[in-house]
Amino acid sequence: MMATNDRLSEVFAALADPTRRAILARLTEGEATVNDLAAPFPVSLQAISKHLKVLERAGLIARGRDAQWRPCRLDPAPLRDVADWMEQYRRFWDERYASLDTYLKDLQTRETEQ
Amino acid sequence: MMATNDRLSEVFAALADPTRRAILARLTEGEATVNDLAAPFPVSLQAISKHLKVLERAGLIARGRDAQWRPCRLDPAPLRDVADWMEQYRRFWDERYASLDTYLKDLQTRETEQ
DNA sequence: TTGATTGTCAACCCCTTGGTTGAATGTGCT
DNA sequence: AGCACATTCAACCAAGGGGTTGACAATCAA
Repeated sequence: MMATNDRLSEVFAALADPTRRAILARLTEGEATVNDLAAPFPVSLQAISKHLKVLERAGLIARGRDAQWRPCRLDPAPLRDVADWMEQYRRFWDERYASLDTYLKDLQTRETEQ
Repeated sequence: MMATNDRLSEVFAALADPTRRAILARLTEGEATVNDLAAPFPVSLQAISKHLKVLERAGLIARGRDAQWRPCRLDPAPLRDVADWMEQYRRFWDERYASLDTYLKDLQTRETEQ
């Protein structure tokens, strides 16, 4: 995963696991405890605990305290970073942007040729 | 990384490395050979070759043949999948969508209460 | 044909990751 | 105090990732 100062890599790595993405999806519905989050999965509670630690280190979730519960909630900040990173590729996968991009490139080429 | 049929995990994993992201960035400027791509990095050519294989398996690049060269080009299709996945979280990180979302939720609540 | 260039394959190393089980910690209930 | 519940810590294991070096294949050029 390389240097720990590479936040974006940490975020992508955290997202590169279906269990963790499912946990995030669940958290879009609101806060949840570790047990809540673990329920749907056929793995041990400890495994889920580890997944949560990965998500927390990536900044994708924040955790509170309520007696013996550690409620988790979504923290979307890193997703904005991902979205920002994606922007530089948007013209390649977004049809509308692609045609706008082509249009502008053509325009520039024609102006340069004059 | 879990099952090989999990395309999205493969894509996120491929993106979770700064060297590979730098390679993708370079490819936005056009096709390039393995040597071209390797030049900026302080690692062996074989290491880059492995990175390219990861990107290829994730569908992020496609490779041609031209004599002894294997030109690489960007394939943005998986990035669209990532963007689609991100959409379900957009309301959490996009300010404008967040307020629109709140507005719609309030509206719905009020209608339910009547 | 011989040599130089481009790139991949194979074997190996070390470290990380996702999973396990078992023990420990912290907190509320009675 | 003692029990039950929620969660984490610790130790371990198998598998995979990113790196290396050395050998190999394929193609052009002399």
